[in-house]
Parts: sequence; structure tokens; C-alpha cells
Amino acid sequence: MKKILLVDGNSLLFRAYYASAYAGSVLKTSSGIPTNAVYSFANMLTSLISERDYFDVKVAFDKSKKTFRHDKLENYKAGRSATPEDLIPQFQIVREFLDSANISWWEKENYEADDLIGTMAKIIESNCEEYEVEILTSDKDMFQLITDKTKILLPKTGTSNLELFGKEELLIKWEVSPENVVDLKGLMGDPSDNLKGVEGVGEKTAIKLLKEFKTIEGIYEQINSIGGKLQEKLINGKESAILCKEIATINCEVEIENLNFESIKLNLSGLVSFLEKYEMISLIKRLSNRVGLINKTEESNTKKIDFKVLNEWDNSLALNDNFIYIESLEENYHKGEILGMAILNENGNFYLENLKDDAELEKFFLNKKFNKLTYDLKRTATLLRNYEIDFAYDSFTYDAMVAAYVLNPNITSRIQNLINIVQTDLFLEEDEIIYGKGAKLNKGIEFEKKAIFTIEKAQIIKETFVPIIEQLKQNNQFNLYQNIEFPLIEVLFEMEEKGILIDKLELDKQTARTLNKIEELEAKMKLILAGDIEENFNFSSPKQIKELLFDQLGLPSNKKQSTDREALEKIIYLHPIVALLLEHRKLTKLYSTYLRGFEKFIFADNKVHTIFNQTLTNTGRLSSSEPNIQNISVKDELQKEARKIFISGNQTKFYSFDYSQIELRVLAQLGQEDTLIEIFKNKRDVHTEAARKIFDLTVDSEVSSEQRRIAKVFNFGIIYGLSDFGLSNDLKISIIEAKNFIKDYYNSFPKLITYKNILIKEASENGYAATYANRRRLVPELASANFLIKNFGNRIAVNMPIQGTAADILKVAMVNIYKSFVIENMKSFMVAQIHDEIIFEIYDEETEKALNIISKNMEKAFKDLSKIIGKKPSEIVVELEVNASKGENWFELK
DNA sequence: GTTGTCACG
DNA sequence: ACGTACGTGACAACG
Repeated sequence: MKKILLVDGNSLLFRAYYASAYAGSVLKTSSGIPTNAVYSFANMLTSLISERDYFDVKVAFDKSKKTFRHDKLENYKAGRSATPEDLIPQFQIVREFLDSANISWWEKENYEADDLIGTMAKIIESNCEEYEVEILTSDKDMFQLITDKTKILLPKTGTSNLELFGKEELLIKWEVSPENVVDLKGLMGDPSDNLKGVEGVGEKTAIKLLKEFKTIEGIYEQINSIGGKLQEKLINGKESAILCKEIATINCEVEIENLNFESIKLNLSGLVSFLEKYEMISLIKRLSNRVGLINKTEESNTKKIDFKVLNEWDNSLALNDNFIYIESLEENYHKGEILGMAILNENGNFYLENLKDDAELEKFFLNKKFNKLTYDLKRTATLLRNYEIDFAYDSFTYDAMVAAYVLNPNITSRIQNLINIVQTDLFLEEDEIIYGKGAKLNKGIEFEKKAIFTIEKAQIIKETFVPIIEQLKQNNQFNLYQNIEFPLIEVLFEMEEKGILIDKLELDKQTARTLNKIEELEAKMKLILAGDIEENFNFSSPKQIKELLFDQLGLPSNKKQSTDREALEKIIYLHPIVALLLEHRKLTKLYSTYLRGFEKFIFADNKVHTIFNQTLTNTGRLSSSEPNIQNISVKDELQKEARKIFISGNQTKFYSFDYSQIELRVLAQLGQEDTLIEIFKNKRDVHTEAARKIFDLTVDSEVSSEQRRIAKVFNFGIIYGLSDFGLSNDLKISIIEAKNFIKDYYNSFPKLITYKNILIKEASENGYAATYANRRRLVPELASANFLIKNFGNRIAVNMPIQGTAADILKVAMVNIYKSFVIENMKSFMVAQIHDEIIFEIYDEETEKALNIISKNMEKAFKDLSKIIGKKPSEIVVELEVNASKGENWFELK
């Protein structure tokens, strides 16, 4: 007999909620989305499936608030206390969980979960002899569904303690048979559903009556054989009893379409990305193991992919379209090792272990007729170059990683995620499970296993290719992918390859000098604090600093006893040590992150080769790592010294081009705010002019630096989705003053409030925010009942289109400059992008030509963007202004 | 692995 | 009553 589990989703989720809400507080993600009930639900359900060995699992939910039962009884369920606020958003999230794990769930307008489950149980009983049913619910009404083949699993105490009810167990507990459960309910009523039953008849009397007369109808047929008060009560309650029975009766004749049962196969990668998304990290390992157990029974049935192992490539196997995947486990591919390669085409599936010294393979890569479609092209190309395998870059025509990012920037870039971005039946094991991770990472696994895994990865790229392209087109995002993101891969690839030269002497000099300063400063601080601290006091330990300042020295603090810069600045005049601590922070940051910390990133060529992550941010920006060259100090004079270690080559100089106020210009354009557009058109200082508007000053009047500073805070605030609280905090003014300022600001730029409201409305309706180029970001926060989270959603809806459109513009500029450099056969090259700034190394003899190409392309990039995505360039009226500076090192720039 | 802090746009 | 500006990455300390 195969067992099918039917789950009452609402009932289980409620139970999961209360089992995991302690003293009213519940588990939440860092952005405040409550997840406790889903966490517990996922835990309970997977545990149950893995332990009790079910063949298939279906979950049913109540659909709408109103059901056919409400038509019969006006106050049905009216007495029930309100659903906890933190639970409401989790009804949606739990459905997302089931989808990601590939567990099917059902809901139907007008019906409750009971009816769906009852119907399914009946269908199984009458059509499928080889199945039996278990129903997981804490609703005792469901006992009416018990038969020889159907049993109820009732949670007892806690979450893991369950009791199984069949006919016999029911008879022992209630002394009734399943078909009389509704009669019992009709007589007793049920306060939770606001069912009255017969007044004065409780459990004991009801059971006694049913034992004798079997059903409610039976009781009334022989009402005269019952005497006295009870008869009176029954006659008075007749209508109610019959109605309550009717309502308690589960409708087992709901129409359910496409119901079929097959061996359950959980989607591990979908599940893992779900758990990552909602920060349920601790469940990943536990659930992965269970999924392994649950899926195991099926493993032998999964179709094997046929493939051929080749010692050397045979170019006669090559075709026009070849899906390739190169396996390499290092996160930093600049020092990555190639473990093997899969090539899939219509001639078959091929696996190559050794890529070195394979002349045929190199011919394959150099031949432009042979298209290569892959996942993470930048990594692939870098690995090939590191192995000195020549290739024609142009023959790479598709990158599944970047395409998937365009469809959903929120998804972690792992090849396994391609499966859930488009629905497929494919399954791909996690890297960690194949190779282990951390200290247990093992690259030398069995040859066969590794070959299959690599082939499977290429298979995923192949199978998802057409659906992904179709979805891009359907979303109107194909141009963004094809003409911006895809060409950008090559730009970033070359930037990373070129790297940035490091002045090692300068680095060593500064490292020693800074270490010296730190030691001196620590000695000085120890002298001041003599008697207050131990000899081995650690000035870098927030814990020890906290104790010293607030407990020992008794300085005032906030509730959290924070010791960050903002907190320390407040108490700087109360003790001489505080200023020195701030100085210490600056020096140690400089030393450990930008000086000594940089050494490990320097390669044999004396350069750093950063990784520009193209598929990480939610807004479309790039990020940079190992090392991060987008956050090198610039604001503090002392820390800015670190910029001297980045030097240009012998024959080149650095040129930096940065956009002036690009986000505000984007805002002016997209919000159609003419006053703002005019300010930029007249090349005025936007903060000064905003100050004139807010403070109602005349055109040529003097604007104080204080007024300009306030206006500047506003200009930034508007991009972040300003709040009165945030502003009052930043400007150190009262919330009332902040409110008034906001009013003045919006009066000065009235279109901005309209635009803001449109953005929020669109994001709420669509479920995502979008840039001018149709880059999307899902904003589930907007659906939250919690107003803090919802406000966060509002700010995302406003900020993402602005920050993201600016990012889109930068990308267009980079792609176009790169193309021009190639066409003009220039040697000069791009070295870095820092969100609103692009840094180049330019050969002296190319200076004029290069500067011209760069500034022209940057200035027209918004219009170019418009054209690329098929909009009208003429609608872009705001000017983009670019400032350039040069230097032989980064310190000299700007 | 998580937390606190701080660097950038 | 609650308690925030948007987007990142790296480091040291501390469980």
C-alpha cells in the first residue's frame, strides 16, 4: 500500500505559528518579514514526509473568507479572534515554500481546505485501490472522513508529537463511528465556528443520544420516546442542530481539476534558495538531508544522461550551437582550477577531463562558426585564458547566469537556480553535496560522478535556454539582456584581466608607517587609562570598549550601548580617550583593510584583479570584491593616502570620469520635474538651487552653507524615499520641523510627489519595481500587513527605479565606450567602475581621441539607453554632465 | 557563522 | 508604541 498525505495547510500553519511564537515575538528576516510559522511548517512537514514514507503529498488551503457555509449561517466563524498580524503575510510565504520545494497545493474559491481534502480522500478511495490516505489536521471535524483506508493525523503537544486516528481509535475516544461525527457536532455545536448546536446538550448527552438513535434525524423521528427537559431542549434546538450538522458536513464533491498522484520528488535547489531568501539558514542542512531521504526511493528511476568521455576533442563533433560548462570550484576564478568540461550539442553529450595542449579543442574555441552557450561567461573566459587556451570571444553567444539575473535579480547566482526561474522537471544536486564544502571540500571525487555532474550542468543550460529567452521577451527585457548586460560581460572581463597595478614600495612604506602610528596611539591610550584597563586590553573589541566607556568610566550611552562613530562623537568632550579611540578606528581600518589587507590580493604581475559581480545587486548596480575597489577611502584625508598605492603603467595615465548628480538627473527626467530639469539645463548647483526653493529665496540671493547643506540632505533623502524620522535624525531637527521642510520641498518640486505615488502604486499593482530599461525587482514587502515592512517596500519602490536607471546608464556608457575603443583600435582601456564614475588608463598619444570618445558617450548614454530598449531618445530631455580628472595614481584623481 | 563597525556610491 | 533613510564588501572579535 502506498500512503498519500493530505495536509490541512491553514490548520498546520496556525499550529506552527503558535508553536513558535514566544511571548508574542516571532522569528523575522533582517528586513522584518515574519517567518516563524513557515519555518516551523517547513520543518514539521518535511520531517513527517521523510519519517513516514509517503508516496505523494498534497496541501490544501482555505481560499476566500466567504464560503458556501457563510451563505447558510451568517455568523459562521464570527466569534473567532483575529488572525495575528505577523501570521498574515506567512500564508503567502508558505505557498511560496511549497512551490519552491515542489509540493503541490490546492485552494478553491468558496471552499475550505476540509472540502478539498475530503474530496481528494474520496477520489482516492474510489479510484485507487493501491493507495491509503493520512490527513494531517488539528480540526476534529475531519474525523468524519475516517474510513478503512483513511486516517487522521492529529498533532498533540508540541510539533512532533502526533496521534493517528482510525475507526477504532475514534470509537475509543468518542464512542461514535465516523459517519456520526457530524451528528455529534450538530448536537454539541462548535464555539470556534460560532455553531450553537442544541443548547444544554454537551458531549456526554450527545454521545448518549447517538448511541441510541445513531443520527440527528433518528433522534427527531423518535422524539417522543425521549422525555422531560431533554425533549424540550431538543425540540427548541431542532433547527439549529440540523443546520449545524449541515455546516459541519464536509463537501466531498468539489470539482478538482488535474488531480493526479505520482511519487513525490522535492526540489532541493528551489528549497535551498527559498531558505536562503528568507534567511532560514539553520534549516538548509536539516532539510537537505531529509530531501535526500525523501527523493531516494525515486533515484533509481531518474533518467540517466548518456554521454561520451573524450581524451581529446574531435572538432568533427562540433556544431553551430554548443552548450558548454566548465567545472571549477574556486570562488575566485582568477586562480581557479579546471576540473573538466561538458560540451552538449545535437551530436551528443561529451565530457573532457583535460583541456590543456588540445589543439583541436583550441580550434573549436577559435572558430566563430561554433556558437558557445554557457553559464557565467566571464568566469569561463577567464579560466580559458588562465589555461592559455585561445578562443574567439565573439563565439560565446549566451550567458544563462546573466539572463537569469535580468529575469530576477533577487535569486542567488547558482546554476541550480536556473531550474526554478523557469519551471522544469530537471533536478540538479547542490555542489556542496557532490563535493563537500569548507574543510571537507574534495575536488578529487570519483571520475564518473564528476563527469555526470558536469554534464548535468550543461544539460540545465541547454534545457532552460529557450524558456529563459522567451520569458525575457515576454517581460520586454530582451533588449536589456541582449544589448546591455550581455555585451557588458566582455567589458568587465577585460577590466578584470587588465587589473590595477600596485606600488608595492608605497604599500610597504604606508603599512609600516601606519602600524607605527597605531602602536604609538595604543601606548598613549594605555597611559591615559592606566589603572582602568588590563595589560592585554584590545582596543578593537567592541565588547571591551563598551565595558570601559560605559561601565568603568560611566560615560552616557544609548540603550544598545553602541560604540560606533556616531555614538562616540556624542561623548567626545566627556573624556580624552574618546577622540583617541576614533583616531584608532581610522588607523586600524586603514591598516587592516586597505594596506596590510590588500597584500593577499596582489598577484604575481603586481596587480590586483578584482571581481566585478554583475549578478548580485537588487538594483542593477555592479559590486566588486577581492579586493573591493569600489570603497577605497576618499573622504578622510589621512585614509585617502591609501589611494597612492594604485598606480598607472609606464606609458599610461589614469583618467577618471564621473557623472555629476546622476541620480538626481534621472529623478528629474523620470519624474518630469521641470524645475529640476531647468536647474540642470542651466548648469546650476542643484543643492544651492533647491535651498533657494525650499527657503523661498530670490534668484540671486546669497544661500548660506547651512541652507545648502540642508537642501543637500533633502535631495538625497528624496532618492532614498525620505521619512520625517530619518530627516530629523540626520538634520538634528524635530520631527515636526522635518515634516514642514518636506512640505516645502514638495511644494518646490510638485511633480516629485506625483511621481513617487505613481512608483508606489505601480510596484504594488505589478509586484515589482522597474527601471527605465525594464529591469525589475520584486517587492514582496509591499504586500505586508506590517507597516514598517510596507514602508520599507515603499522606499524600495521609489529608490530602485532611480538607482537602477542610473546603473543602466553607466552600463550603456561602458559598453559603447568599449565598442568605440575596439573600432578605433585603441590601446587605452577601462580599469574600474564606481557606480557614477569610470576610471581608465589612457596612453599619452591617445589622450585627445580617448577623452573625446569617453565624454561624448557618457553624455549621451541616457539617450542611447532609450534607443536600445526601443523607447524614444527624444523624450530624454535632462542633460548629463561629466567631469574628468587625471593622475598617475588614484590619489591624484578628482 | 554572526555581529559590530566602517569604507564607498 | 513601534523605530528607518537606498545599495554594497571586508575586517576583527566572539560565540
